[in-house]
Amino acid sequence: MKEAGRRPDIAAVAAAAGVSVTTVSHVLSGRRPVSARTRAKVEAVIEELGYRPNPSARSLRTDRSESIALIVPDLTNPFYPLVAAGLQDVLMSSGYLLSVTDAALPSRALPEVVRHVLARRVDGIVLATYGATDQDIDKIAKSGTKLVRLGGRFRAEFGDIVRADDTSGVHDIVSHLIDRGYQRIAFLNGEPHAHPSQIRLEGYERALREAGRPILPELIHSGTFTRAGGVEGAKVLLSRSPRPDALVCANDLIAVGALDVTRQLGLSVPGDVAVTGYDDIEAASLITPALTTVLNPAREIGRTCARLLLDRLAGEYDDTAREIVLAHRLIVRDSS
Amino acid sequence: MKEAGRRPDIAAVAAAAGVSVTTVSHVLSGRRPVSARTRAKVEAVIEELGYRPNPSARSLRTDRSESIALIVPDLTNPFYPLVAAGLQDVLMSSGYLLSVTDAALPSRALPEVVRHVLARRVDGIVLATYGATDQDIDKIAKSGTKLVRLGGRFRAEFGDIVRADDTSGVHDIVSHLIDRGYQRIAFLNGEPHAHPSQIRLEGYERALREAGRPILPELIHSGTFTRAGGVEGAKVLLSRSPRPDALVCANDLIAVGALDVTRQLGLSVPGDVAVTGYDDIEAASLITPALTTVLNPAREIGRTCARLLLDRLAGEYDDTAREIVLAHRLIVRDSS
DNA sequence: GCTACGACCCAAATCGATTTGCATTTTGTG
DNA sequence: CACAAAATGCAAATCGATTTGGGTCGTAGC
Repeated sequence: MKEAGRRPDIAAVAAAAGVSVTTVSHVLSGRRPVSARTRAKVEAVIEELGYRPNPSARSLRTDRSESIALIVPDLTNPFYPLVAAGLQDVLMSSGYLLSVTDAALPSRALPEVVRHVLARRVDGIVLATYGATDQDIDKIAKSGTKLVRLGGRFRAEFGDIVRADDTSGVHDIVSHLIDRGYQRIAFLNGEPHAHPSQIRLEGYERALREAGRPILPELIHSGTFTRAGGVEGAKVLLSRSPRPDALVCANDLIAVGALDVTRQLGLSVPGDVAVTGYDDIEAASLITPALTTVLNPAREIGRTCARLLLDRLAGEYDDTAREIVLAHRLIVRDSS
Repeated sequence: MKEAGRRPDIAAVAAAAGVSVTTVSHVLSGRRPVSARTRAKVEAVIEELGYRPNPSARSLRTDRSESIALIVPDLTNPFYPLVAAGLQDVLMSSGYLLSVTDAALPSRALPEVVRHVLARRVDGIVLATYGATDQDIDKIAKSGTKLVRLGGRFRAEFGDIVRADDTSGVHDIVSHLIDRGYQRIAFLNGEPHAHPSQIRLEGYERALREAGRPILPELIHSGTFTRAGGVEGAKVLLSRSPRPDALVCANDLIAVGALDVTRQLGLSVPGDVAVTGYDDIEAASLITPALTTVLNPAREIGRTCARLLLDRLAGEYDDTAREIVLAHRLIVRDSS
């Protein structure tokens, strides 16, 4: 007799059901036919004993962990929890476990985070961080771990990409500002080498060019994708003379920081200066003035990533990489 | 010769270093002394081959997964990502992997989520959801998984608890409103049976009693801890006559929803009616009017949970359960 | 009634690490 | 210099599931 406290193993189930472990495994996996009566008996015992296969033993044998990892640059940016929620929407029902890692931890550089995650042998990775280098991505690709990225340069060997068309998004914002008659439109960017920064900046420049406006380097500032970055950058840009009359921010957090500064300087928004964001986090509609921004469908992006990953993990898709572009939408509120 | 594509196993390392697998394992775990020269040699080989122990094999043998799970009620409530970030702050450096599960998924009831997480044999669980029943908790406790809860009824056999003193927090808010001369103070609660709802309501009632005020059932409404819940509840409460002149909301999201309603009704805040929140999520300071609320130290709560869990996992603490109460702080802004 | 053929089940090898019990050096001491 | 004690290495058992190659049993066909 087994002692009570222990978790039953597959042998215990087999014994209780009067069959072999092989048979139990087969009713679990369905890889070989099992008679209806036997199956029913085994399932009853499983239920009764509360048996759950040991995931370590299973993945040791099958080389699959049934878990995927999400790596984000900043959990305090509400955009990323939404992506996580979207992933969950899809992953949960397939039994996958989602782990979330914040690469913004003071002490944790991305290469280390990637090593950490790879060491855990997850089946797939959703890389939502913009600071990834080709080496980081290459390391993931080489490990055989399925990879989906949020944005970034598209390269076949680097896996699928899901993104919104940020260039057009910023372009739409800037065009909107031009339509409204703003003259000196400045751009307040995130980390200068990050891919989203580059493509958003591109949208800014394209819109200006199309309108026949000059692109003035003194009206472009790079910092970080945070509220603090917005504060710092807005101070710089708003001290230019003549002062810009519009601040296009590369995301909503930056815009929130910029509004901190306009408030502090006593500038009226959008009277003295327009401020726009990007992402449409919930705070964008709550802040005063409500932010003009572009809706970045975070949750849907998460769901899409999950689907791509599941496709590949199921072996149903093994061709070249795909890039999926989701719709964005300009949302005009009170700040422009 | 091993083929190139394969990941090296411990035997490959041993062979390359000219020692036995036992020795390699010992330099990895340090459970038995290994000569400095041998250790250096082995470590060099590990580095060269990029060897990482297979976590499945390891946890199969050791019965430890080096991972912990966080279960939250709602990832879109910014409070919970902050808790997750706090957990990461501490867990990461100990090599633990954090998985996050949102129990608010439409199709996922808590018991199922708990089963799912337990089936993965995580070492510890941080249960941050308020809908947990005693059965849920009991199931976790029985499984031997270490448990830390965010709030809830304190019971020795149910593991440690980390919380802020919500009763006092709401009490502080209500007292503040009384001081400011508000007369008809209503309470807009979250899920009625949730523990945080009960203890926050308690703070409301205590403050009224202490001030010699009556507790009027028609001024108390329960809904959900969401913006939508706030909208719905505020509509009800603000239609009472005479109309309450203050709405104490059980969290910030509810308060945000309440402000949606006051705006819609054309009521001035705090002129016609005061609105207060709880948690101090970032949006609380951004919204207009800025919310009077109570700071709930989410990130620190997360860190504390992680520390308690690590204590127990390291076997350094095996006594009765602890309840840790973190400081809250009343933050008076413009909405009261 | 006997052979074939399925249908079903079993024993044993395997995944990759950890961990004993022993055997074999080294080191230290009188 | 010898001998005890400490340091270090090895072989083999073990964790719990998956997965083959082989049986064994029952049934269908003649």
